[in-house]
Amino acid sequence: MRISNSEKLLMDVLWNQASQESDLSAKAIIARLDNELDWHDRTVKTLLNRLLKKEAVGLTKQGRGYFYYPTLLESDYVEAATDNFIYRVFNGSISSLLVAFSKPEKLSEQDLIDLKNLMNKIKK
Amino acid sequence: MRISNSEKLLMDVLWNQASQESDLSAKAIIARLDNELDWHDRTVKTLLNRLLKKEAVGLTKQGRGYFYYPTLLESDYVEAATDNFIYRVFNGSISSLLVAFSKPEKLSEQDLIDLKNLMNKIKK
DNA sequence: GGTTATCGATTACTTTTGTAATCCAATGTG
DNA sequence: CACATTGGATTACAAAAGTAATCGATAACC
Repeated sequence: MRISNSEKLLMDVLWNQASQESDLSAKAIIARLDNELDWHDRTVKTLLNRLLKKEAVGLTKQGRGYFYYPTLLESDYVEAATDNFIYRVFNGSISSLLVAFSKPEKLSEQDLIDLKNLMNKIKK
Repeated sequence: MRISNSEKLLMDVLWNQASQESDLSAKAIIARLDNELDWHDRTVKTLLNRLLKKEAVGLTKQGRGYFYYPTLLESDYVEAATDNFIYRVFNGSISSLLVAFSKPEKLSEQDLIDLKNLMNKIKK
């Protein structure tokens, strides 16, 4: 299932909410996106519909309201997108990516700490 | 300058050749791609033209033949594509990428070696 | 030297993506 | 109950991307 860039921004809102309890109405989603983007609300609805059709999100009717929730897992999206990217640009080698990307200026302090921890974990 | 996925496959051929001396004719490019893809030769020519227009490749006429060569640097492409990807999917944190991607099954022996070397170099 | 084969340039058509506008049914309001 | 509002569904349209076919000039062949 292919999620476009714009669709992904919308999924972000749903994934963030998913940690809370309640699902979001279209209006609520539009409100959240409005802080970051200036999409027309019609645009958001179109994207929601495309995501519905792809079954990346679900819709429930509760009384008078409609509420959206993600069905695609964020981790699945991230993994697929990353796999795809690494294969396209780095022929599947994640370390090539790192080597290419890790000019010291590009790595934050936090990145370094995380990397170190990761290495320790991997070394077992 | 935006390079599409298909265009990138074509650039790969040119970048590989760039380490050799001579530039490639359209015919030679088509021949190389044919091993991996089943694009029609017309398709390859269209892509070459789009890349010319974007000035990602150059064209020289030598005697009776035309020869293509890359002007966009592979390293520049890779860096831009990676930056873009990391921002889109990981909000700019390369370590998030690693954490998400580095299930041990996904890392090859070579990846581990490279990662280790990288860490040593970074630690200085 | 006229005809055909080459090869880059131009044009074409479909699908996907970005970005909306219009349609229609249900609901709330006076 | 008539009318406006709300909200999802359908339709629209342009730009980018994928995939080719046609055009026109030049070069090679007989």
